[in-house]
Amino acid sequence: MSNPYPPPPPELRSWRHFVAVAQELHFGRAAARLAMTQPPLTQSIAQLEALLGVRLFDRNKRRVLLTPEGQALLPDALELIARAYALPERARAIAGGEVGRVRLAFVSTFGYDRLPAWVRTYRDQHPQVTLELIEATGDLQLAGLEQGQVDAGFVLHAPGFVPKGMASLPVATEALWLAMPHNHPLARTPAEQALDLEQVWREPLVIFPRHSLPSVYDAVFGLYHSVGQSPQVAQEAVQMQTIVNLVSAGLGLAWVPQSVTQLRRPGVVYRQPWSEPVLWCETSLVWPQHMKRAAVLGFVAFVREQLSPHPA
Amino acid sequence: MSNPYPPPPPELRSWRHFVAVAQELHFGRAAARLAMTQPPLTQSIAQLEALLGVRLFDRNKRRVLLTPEGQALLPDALELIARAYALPERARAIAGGEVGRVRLAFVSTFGYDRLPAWVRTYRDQHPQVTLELIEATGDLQLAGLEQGQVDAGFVLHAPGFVPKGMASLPVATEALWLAMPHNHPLARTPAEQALDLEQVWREPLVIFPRHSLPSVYDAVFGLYHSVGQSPQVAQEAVQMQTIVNLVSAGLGLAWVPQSVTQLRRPGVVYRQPWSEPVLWCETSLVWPQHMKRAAVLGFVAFVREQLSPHPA
DNA sequence: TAAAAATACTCCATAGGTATTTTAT
DNA sequence: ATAAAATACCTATGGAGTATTTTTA
Repeated sequence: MSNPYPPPPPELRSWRHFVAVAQELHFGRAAARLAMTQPPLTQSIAQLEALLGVRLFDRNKRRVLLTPEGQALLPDALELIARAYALPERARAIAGGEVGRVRLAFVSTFGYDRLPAWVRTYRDQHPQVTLELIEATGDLQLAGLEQGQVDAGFVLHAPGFVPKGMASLPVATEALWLAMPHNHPLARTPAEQALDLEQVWREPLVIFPRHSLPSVYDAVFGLYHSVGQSPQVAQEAVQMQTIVNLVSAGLGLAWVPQSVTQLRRPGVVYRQPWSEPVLWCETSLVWPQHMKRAAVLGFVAFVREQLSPHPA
Repeated sequence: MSNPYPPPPPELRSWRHFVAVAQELHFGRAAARLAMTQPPLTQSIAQLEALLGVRLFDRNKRRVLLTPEGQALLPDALELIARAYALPERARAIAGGEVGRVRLAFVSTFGYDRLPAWVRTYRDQHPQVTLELIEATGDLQLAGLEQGQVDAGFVLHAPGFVPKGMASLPVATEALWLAMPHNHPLARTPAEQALDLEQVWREPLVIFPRHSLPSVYDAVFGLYHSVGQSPQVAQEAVQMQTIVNLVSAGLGLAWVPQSVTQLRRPGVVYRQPWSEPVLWCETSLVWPQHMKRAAVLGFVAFVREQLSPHPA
């Protein structure tokens, strides 16, 4: 329950009239500029002065001058009017997605891929949109998306997977490769030759915890189960960098997205275990299904455009 | 000649309606707060949305929610309304002299007298008035007053003198004393004894140029002429400090306002040449006769009040 | 079925127009 | 004599009211 407002202030119209007369110092010309006639303008000014209790013009039937009070008020009135004119434009800019804020999360692996270039291009094209970048793992992103602290995120998951309540746009699909210590027997297999899978199944794994990437985790485990095996987890770690480092320390093998193979570490070699990949993962842009904010939807559209540009 | 304005923006009324609904999220309650009924409020919002081309509320017949656009606009609308409400108050404050600027000039001799205390009190009583202090000689002050760069000034002149086109408020009347080198024969006259006037008339004078203080200059010369003498000007100087320094250097005698005798200089003694003073000068506050600005008139009133305080 | 927004219409306050008067130069 | 503001009076737009319907939780 809130108190009724105090009596409303003069409408913008009155101030527009004031400004016009103040600038023209002539009721007739000011009226013309306001697309009206002189008498109602005279009345409007008189009414404004009465409402304020302040005389704004020193006028006789021949000349019009601003009083000191009028002079002092003119800048404020101009400011008010400028803001009033700016508001509708701002409204349209917000609605059009040209103004706003996008809080964009991304998994670390994507942060070194196309993201930097996209961010740059997007910022150039949408200078009035604040693009906040947040590096986070997929599960944290989803929590943030659900609770509204994040607007959209680049996440990793099994191909085709779409988190509940989210819309998604696949950005890249890559095979999973095997990362292994360079001194591991499997690493001695010639590059063109398929790996000894029987040996792979039995090696301990370094893998992300299930909660951080469930669909990929399940795909890996599903593959093992499909050949009657059960993977032995040597160590869990969230970040791909950490996983690779643990592999380099000899804790076991790891399944990693192909893009991670660009992450050179001494003591680690990456191998594609099959001629035709069997395990895949997908990076996609994810955002809340019911997202309404134009700036966010605009960002999604921007990414879509980057993926399949329409000729101009 | 100026172009006609672009189509006017929504009136404040519309934004006040928007804010009320945005805050209540209920057309009925918002209408009550606006002291109106629900149907015209619904229409008003619809009309604003149409004008903006932006939907502000996500509403069905049961619940009202702000759209993201509405949410983004709310702070701007509040700002606009706050300014609109502030303007009339500001107008009245300006008209009442509580807000504004006073550019106050003063002659150096007065800057060490009552001015500092007055300035302090005035600033305390009128925190929203900017008081700009400008030290200047009387002739420069008058030029500034005439051309509008100065609002009021403390000047020195012969008693009763009022510069043309100015209003004035006498602040202090003082006798002129004689400043003389300490080793001058006249300085040897005992303190209670009148000076040998015949000797005074013949001594060279250090005096301000006529243009800087014409009425006092004329009074001094008038006195000399009235006894059939014509003063011999040894040197002219504008600042009282300089005049006293030149006296100390032995260039001659000087007529100075009594308050200047507080300005101790080695080698200078001040003497009142008569038991009853004959030459007088007056410090007064001077401002343009047709001054309209309330802040300036308020300052004049303040000074008047300081001179003859009315009991509370 | 009940609360609340939308719709339909009615009314009148007032923004704005026309005609005229006043006044300062 | 004239330009320009003020005054008097008129008109009509649209802001606000009342009554009613529609919708959905």
